[in-house]
Amino acid sequence: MVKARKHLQDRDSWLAEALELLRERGVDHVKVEPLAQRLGVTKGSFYWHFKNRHDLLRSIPEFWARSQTDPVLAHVQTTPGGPIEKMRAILEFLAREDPDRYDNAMRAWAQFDPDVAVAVAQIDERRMATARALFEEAGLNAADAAFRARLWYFYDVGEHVTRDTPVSVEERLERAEHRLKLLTTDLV
Amino acid sequence: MVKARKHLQDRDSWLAEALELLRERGVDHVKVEPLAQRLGVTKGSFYWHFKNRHDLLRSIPEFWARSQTDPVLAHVQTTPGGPIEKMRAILEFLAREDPDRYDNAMRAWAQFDPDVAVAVAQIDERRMATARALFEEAGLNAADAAFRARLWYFYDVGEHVTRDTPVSVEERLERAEHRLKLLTTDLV
DNA sequence: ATTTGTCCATACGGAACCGTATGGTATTGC
DNA sequence: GCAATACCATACGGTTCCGTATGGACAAAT
Repeated sequence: MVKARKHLQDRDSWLAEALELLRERGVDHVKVEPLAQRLGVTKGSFYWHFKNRHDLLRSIPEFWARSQTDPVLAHVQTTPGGPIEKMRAILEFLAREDPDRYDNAMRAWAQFDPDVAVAVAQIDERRMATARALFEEAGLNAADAAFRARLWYFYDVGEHVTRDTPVSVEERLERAEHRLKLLTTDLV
Repeated sequence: MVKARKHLQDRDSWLAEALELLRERGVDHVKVEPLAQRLGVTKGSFYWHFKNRHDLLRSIPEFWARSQTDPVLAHVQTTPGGPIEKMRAILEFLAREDPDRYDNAMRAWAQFDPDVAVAVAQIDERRMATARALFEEAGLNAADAAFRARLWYFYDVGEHVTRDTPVSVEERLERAEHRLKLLTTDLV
């Protein structure tokens, strides 16, 4: 038995709460004492698990990628069918799940922290590479596939960052289908 | 004569410097005392021109729209030629001037401030409306034009926010032309 | 030459954090 | 049971910033 004690926070508990606070209010509000209060403990706990505040912040990007993006890309791998069907599957997945919950906050942070910018850029690259591969699989050459993938992915980013995403799942799916059509009508 | 005195900051001086600091480090670093130091004065000056820090922050979005977006949209109005030519003119203008210098910072801020989110959304709407009108002018119906405009505008946003914009003007122009082709080949 | 208004410097109290030091309590290994 | 360890509370000094109070310098008006 391990959880008989009262609080028992581990590193990931702090990181999860930090990510949540990051999403709600931005990096500069991810502070030790308020964070401890939200977790119902004092800073004494924090400085046991982390060297200092900087140590916490530097650990967030890895935690974000591990807990948010990895599962999505894994899901794409297991989807059956051709490239178009896979794209549709991705769009439908995104339309329903909204796993980009913390993306905006991470991008906002990345604007002012080069290390975070690198981490986010790597995630962008991984996601865009997936789209690129699908367009190539659909018959486009490397350059065309790359550009089409950019158009594909940036739409997602733009829609999220402008907060112009419809709330209803139906309309999200409709838009997804529309986008798919526009970007693939001339393919296969 | 008016400028014989030493410092003489007005409201816009503070706002311009605040916008600059916002771009460099984010809202939470737009603080009264550091700002005063950058301007070479003390807070005594600040609290003469502004009620408090909140007063400053609430004034930034209007200043941003007034000094950054208004000139661009005005430029578009005066461009001659058909819709396609106008689109090309816009893209070339954006590729050379980069007037979206503060956009990322404003979007980052908008994530955590509803008032700012509204202000940015209004700017987005104004810009997207311009694109929409051009697509309609090129023969699309309202719904199709709206969607094509979204695709058009979100690409810009996505490219900026992912910081995936090429540094050389040549490549920016090349990508602009590519995008224009892909979004207008079936028109007029 | 005063007066008036504009603009800024200085000094202060208070709040919110950071990081450290130190001690307490519960759990685990022996 | 007892010591070692893991985890947390409390208390403290130091820093940075906010907002206010007050007075001084300079320009324009009279």
